[in-house]
Amino acid sequence: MSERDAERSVSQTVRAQLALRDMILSGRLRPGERISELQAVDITGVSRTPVRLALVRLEDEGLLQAIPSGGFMVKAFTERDILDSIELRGTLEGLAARFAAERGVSARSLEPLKECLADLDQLVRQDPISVEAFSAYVTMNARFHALLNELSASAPLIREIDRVSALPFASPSAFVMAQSALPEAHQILLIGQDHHRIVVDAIENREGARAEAVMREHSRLAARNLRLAIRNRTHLDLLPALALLKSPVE
Amino acid sequence: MSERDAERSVSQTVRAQLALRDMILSGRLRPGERISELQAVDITGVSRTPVRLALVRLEDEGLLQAIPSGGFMVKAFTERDILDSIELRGTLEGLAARFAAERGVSARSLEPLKECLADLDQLVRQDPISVEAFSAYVTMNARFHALLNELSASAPLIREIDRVSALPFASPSAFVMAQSALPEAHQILLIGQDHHRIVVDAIENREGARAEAVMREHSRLAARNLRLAIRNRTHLDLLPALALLKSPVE
DNA sequence: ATCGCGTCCTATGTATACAAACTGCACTCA
DNA sequence: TGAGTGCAGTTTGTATACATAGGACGCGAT
Repeated sequence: MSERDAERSVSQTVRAQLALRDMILSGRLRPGERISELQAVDITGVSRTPVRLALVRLEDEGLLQAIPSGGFMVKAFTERDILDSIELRGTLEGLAARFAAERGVSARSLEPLKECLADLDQLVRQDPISVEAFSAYVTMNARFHALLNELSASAPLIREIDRVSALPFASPSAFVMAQSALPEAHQILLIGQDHHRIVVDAIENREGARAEAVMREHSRLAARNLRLAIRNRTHLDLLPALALLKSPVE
Repeated sequence: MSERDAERSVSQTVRAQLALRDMILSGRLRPGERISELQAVDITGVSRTPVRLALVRLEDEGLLQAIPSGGFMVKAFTERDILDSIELRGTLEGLAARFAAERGVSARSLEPLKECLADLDQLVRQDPISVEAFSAYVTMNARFHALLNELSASAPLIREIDRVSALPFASPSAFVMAQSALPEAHQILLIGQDHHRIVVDAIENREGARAEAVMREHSRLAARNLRLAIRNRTHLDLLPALALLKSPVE
């Protein structure tokens, strides 16, 4: 089995980290729940040394919180925390867009971004839009954002964006899939695509402030999506982020 | 010796982390230099397990970089990286100020900030300003920024700000002390103090956009300070940040 | 009955032993 | 002579044993 081989090729530390993250995001470990090293050893089947490293890494990912007296607990987020994280990401991506615009990017380096934009256009144009297109959109959208951030050519900034986006609810498309069946969903995708077009145009024309503003606005779509997702409770299983909420939505 | 007692009360992990950080910031470990676990063991005198944890934490702090083949190297920063980090911090603190303004802070919670502002005023008013006052300013300034950030009441944002500020060159007063002897220094402090006053006023009057704008502008002082510091090479020993520069200033 | 103290137990901190992988070097074969 | 292979040394990855600290429970005394 190639899957199992692949699993074996990674270090125990990484394997433990993946297993624990999965447990947290799937809700099997509840927010606020304490998790001891020994528990983690039982869960993952690896020994304390790599488990401990995995726990530390998950702590700085933001999924765990160190308990002063020792050990870790699954971090619990309020709805406000999630909204703030979205705003935070928007602000950072806005800065990235401004850097890209102000520093000037060559026509050549803008090419992949434009191609990605065209691909997204293609997907969004469908009416009604298929679930497969939604799925493809999520992937392509992530690519668009990654390309955009790289255009900032700022290692410290990209590092922070990656960090913030690691939290499941702050990543750009976190809520898109969960509501692919909702009537409002396609509309939101269309608006998002408008933003994408505008930011590329602003960068091309070196309008830093405009590029920044539109990326900030863009992130508010995610907030809108979150509210939609909470209101329509049918697809919560697609929203690992909500497993982290302090008072779980039911 | 109380110092030694204090040292003993902290964990080996923390002690190793402190020792290694000091080595890096003081330039005894050069940017780009590889550092193996065993070297770190020799340096710190603690065993591999806590040393390894300390290395991981320093990587997360941004001072070290993991080498794909294993081990770590001291991260090297370009001048651009430093300027970007400053801008990044300014953007985050700007967001914090906006949150504080928009969400409304009670008169009571604004009190400590205002006291701090008054203390800073007192220090800055001196002319000529003493070196001791410079030193006190650095401490008080850090307190002012911390209070300000807390007023955002946003845990995710505060977390990110702390992270970014951990890099020695991104923290607010990183360059102030280094140039306390320069004629321009007092002037810069005065401008910074103007910013402080404006941001408090903006928050009090719930002007989010204004609060944000002035904090962004405020961070540009740090960039100005950095350029000054590089130009006047006399005080580089006070600038641990510059130890991390890819091509060291001489 | 409640408060306080002591003991035991469990969890974490630390050290070290062992295994496996990678690097560099030397030797051999084409 | 050059390239490839194998061996040795070093380094990281992993497991586990030991030390210690903190918490829980129970017992006794007031």
